Amino acid sequence: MTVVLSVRYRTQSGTLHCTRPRHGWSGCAKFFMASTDFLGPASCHVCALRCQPAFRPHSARELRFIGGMKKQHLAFAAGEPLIAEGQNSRVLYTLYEGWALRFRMLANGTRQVLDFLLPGDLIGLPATFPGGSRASIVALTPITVCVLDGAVIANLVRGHPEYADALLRDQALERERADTRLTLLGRTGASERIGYLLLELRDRLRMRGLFPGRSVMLPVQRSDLADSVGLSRVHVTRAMRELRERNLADLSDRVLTIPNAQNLARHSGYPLGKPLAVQTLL
Amino acid sequence: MTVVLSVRYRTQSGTLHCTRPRHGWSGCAKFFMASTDFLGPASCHVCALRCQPAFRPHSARELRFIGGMKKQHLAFAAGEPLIAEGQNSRVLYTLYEGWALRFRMLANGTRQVLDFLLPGDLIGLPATFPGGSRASIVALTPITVCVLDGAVIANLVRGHPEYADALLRDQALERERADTRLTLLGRTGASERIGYLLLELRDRLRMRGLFPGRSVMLPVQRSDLADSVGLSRVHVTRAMRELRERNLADLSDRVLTIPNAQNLARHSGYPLGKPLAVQTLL
DNA sequence: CGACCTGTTGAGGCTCATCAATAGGCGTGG
DNA sequence: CCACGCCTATTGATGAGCCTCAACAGGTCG
Repeated sequence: MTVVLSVRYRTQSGTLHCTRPRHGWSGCAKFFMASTDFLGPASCHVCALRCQPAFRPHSARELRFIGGMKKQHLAFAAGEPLIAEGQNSRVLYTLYEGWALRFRMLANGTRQVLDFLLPGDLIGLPATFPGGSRASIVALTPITVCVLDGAVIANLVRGHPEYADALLRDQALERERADTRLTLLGRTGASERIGYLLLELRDRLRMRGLFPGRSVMLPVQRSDLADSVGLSRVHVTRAMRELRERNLADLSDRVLTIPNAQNLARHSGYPLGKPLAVQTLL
Repeated sequence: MTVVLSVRYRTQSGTLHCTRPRHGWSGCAKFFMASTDFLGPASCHVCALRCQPAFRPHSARELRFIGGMKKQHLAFAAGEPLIAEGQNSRVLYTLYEGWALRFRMLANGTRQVLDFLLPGDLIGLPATFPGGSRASIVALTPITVCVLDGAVIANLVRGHPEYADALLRDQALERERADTRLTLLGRTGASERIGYLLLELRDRLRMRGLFPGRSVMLPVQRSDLADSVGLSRVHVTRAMRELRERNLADLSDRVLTIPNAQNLARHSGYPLGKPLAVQTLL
């Protein structure tokens, strides 16, 4: 079987085309990176993320433990892979700044985006188990991550049961979101899927203090959206035109604007106003 | 907006039709129920499921703990709900005999089947967390379940760290399967989805000793399959006809036959032969 | 036997994919 | 500086895949 990875062709006017996507976020650090430098393990106490409503508060003792498991702070360029398919890893990451993508590649060369990872999300837990994960992680923007010793889970379970409990709850929450995505793909149309995704991103960003107004910069291309909601790039464009013409959402020049979240929520079946669950920040 | 729940109509020949599905498994207990009676909490030591390769072995101490958390053994009729959407529950179930369905209802009256639950699967963990789950559980056949005190999780995390570890691994495994389903719906066609689903069911049943030969009885209707893989009932029929005509899989009179698993696996991208992960049986 | 349900098949239509063309951004090298 | 390579976004045309409606055969149960 031949796997087509990239097709190049020239149009009548002489323009050269190529189907292979690229990650073009090398120049966007200023939008997705905080300007503060990382202060080392002890800085968990003053971590800018921890005061955000997305994360449950921690005691000083808990912070000491987490700080102790923190090995270093790393930066990745946009497009750089963090974890490859099936890879086994002895470390976990906490995404600190920037966006990442969790995805799977298929034998026919197509990609399914499984999730958009935002600051505070835990990366690489499945990769610490034998067999690893069939999913890969790639940086969508320039990112920085906190590197945690993979033993953190075992130590948590042993010495910090309240943490382990919270982690299980986080996993259950993730599964709820996965169920939602499946339901969207299985039982709703194109514009509903996209609308739901945008609202979910909006709420997740809001809880992290990253969506102050009614507009926000999204480091997301049409193909990322398409691979996430199970559509083609072209059809994503069309569905977004529908949303724009109905004044529900506009994503132009990478700036997302949602004029009226209520309307978009009604259109896409998003449960707006439901209290959002907090998650554990490791 | 009018939500249509059921449509009845009469054809030219006088036949009356109705779009509302039913659960018609009341007479099938003999196929999905073991004949042995439940022996009470102490019987975890002699549980017929535990010796199956799907589940990791337990020490006598672990079994004592689990047995102590076991409150009773319950039976549900086919079609009976175990957990309703959003419901909060103080108990967990371990499915012991029979099949169950995890699903979500949408506002437009359609259903998305999230998973088929088989003997040994844990039911209701998300329902123990505040807010519950948006998914519902219903018995697909007559079933029996072991009822566990909801405090089992907290106690596990506190007193049995190796169990808590295993539970986290189970959750990660579930997420892998969820990722797979999402990828199937987003990026593959009808017959691939169905083929994959059937092979996955086959392997899960095999590891539980419930698929001895190359044929097995599946308590699954077209509409269950359809709601699971994101297709209409009618199109499931057509896709299964294709599979039958290509001699890949046959599901007639509720008996599934896979003449050659290799061929079906090649057709649907199923990773046959990959060692299957064991899970924890509570 | 009739009420009710499931499964199958055909006809027609809608949604979405694919192919193709074009405009335009961004970086690079002449 | 402009030309060019390379990429993304948008739009039109066409077709494939899947849905919906309809009809009917056959099963099960009272």
